[in-house]
Amino acid sequence: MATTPPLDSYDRQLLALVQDDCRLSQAELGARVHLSAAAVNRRLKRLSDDGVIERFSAQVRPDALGYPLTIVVEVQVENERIDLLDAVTQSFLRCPFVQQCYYVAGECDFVLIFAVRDMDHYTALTRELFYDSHNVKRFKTLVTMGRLKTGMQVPVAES
Amino acid sequence: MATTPPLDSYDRQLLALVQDDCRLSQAELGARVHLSAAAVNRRLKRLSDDGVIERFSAQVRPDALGYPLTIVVEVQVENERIDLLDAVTQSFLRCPFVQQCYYVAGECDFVLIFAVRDMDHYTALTRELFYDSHNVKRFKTLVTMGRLKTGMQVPVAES
DNA sequence: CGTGAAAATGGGATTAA
DNA sequence: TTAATCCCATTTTCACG
Repeated sequence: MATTPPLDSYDRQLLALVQDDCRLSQAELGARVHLSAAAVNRRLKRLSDDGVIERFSAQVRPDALGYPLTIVVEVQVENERIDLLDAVTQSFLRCPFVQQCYYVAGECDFVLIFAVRDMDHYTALTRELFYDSHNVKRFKTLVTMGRLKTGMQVPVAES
Repeated sequence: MATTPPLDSYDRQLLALVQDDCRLSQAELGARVHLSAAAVNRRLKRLSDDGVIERFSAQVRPDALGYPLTIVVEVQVENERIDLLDAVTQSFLRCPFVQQCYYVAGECDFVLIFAVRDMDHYTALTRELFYDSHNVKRFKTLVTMGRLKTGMQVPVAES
């Protein structure tokens, strides 16, 4: 899973298409990039085996499942000792309402993105994840009023 | 596409599975949730017709495509007049390196998440998107050192 | 990489409950 | 009405050229 894949133009075209709709048939993909279905199959298999494609997933609208509120949070920890850092990290990752978690350099240490039912729900989670942890110095809550762009569409320019 | 879908337990189970891997065959899904393949087919169709499932997509590792650096940015605008706000919004959404864009309440106005080649690349984008816009008062850059969780896995608890 | 055949899957119609 | 069974068109996938 290390170094091998120098993606060629076909790979990039396929990735662009498949990022947008991974249900296109391999024949259809082949037609669009001028390749046989078999070739498309082989490339797609290689791309997912190599981990270039992390996974094929259905993207669900969170509000359809009862989580209409997206909240961005900056978290600063008290103590950056590795084991303590690891403990908070794990508690964030375990929480199903933490949709994304980034470890960042600078004054704050984490950026989290929550999908929650409502403010009460979020408040309960802050208690659980921040106050009870005893290693969160401060956190800053940014309530979103619009998820303007959420796709993970990665640009596929030439190398 | 409005109100109809009271998701039952089967729907939620299917969504949980399909969020993680939308290439599971309908037979396989049926086996896991104790439903026939045909029933799975109908439910999945309804869920995507209703917009509960936004789309089926392949998630690509950005660094495989040459964008190893993830950067979170808080942006505060100068003037919140609706047309000016709309102009900056559009410029953010048009930028392919802006992977996510949230409109937030409070002191700052937007949170952006970039996928870029390196710091030079990011610097060039800040010039283009922030300095040249004349409506960005200030922005705060948070350089990430780890994308610890990026999935949009929506929890599927009972209603 | 492309071709073609074999295997698997998708998705509709029909029947049963 | 909803699910299970069957059936055929489509798709995937493999061996070979």
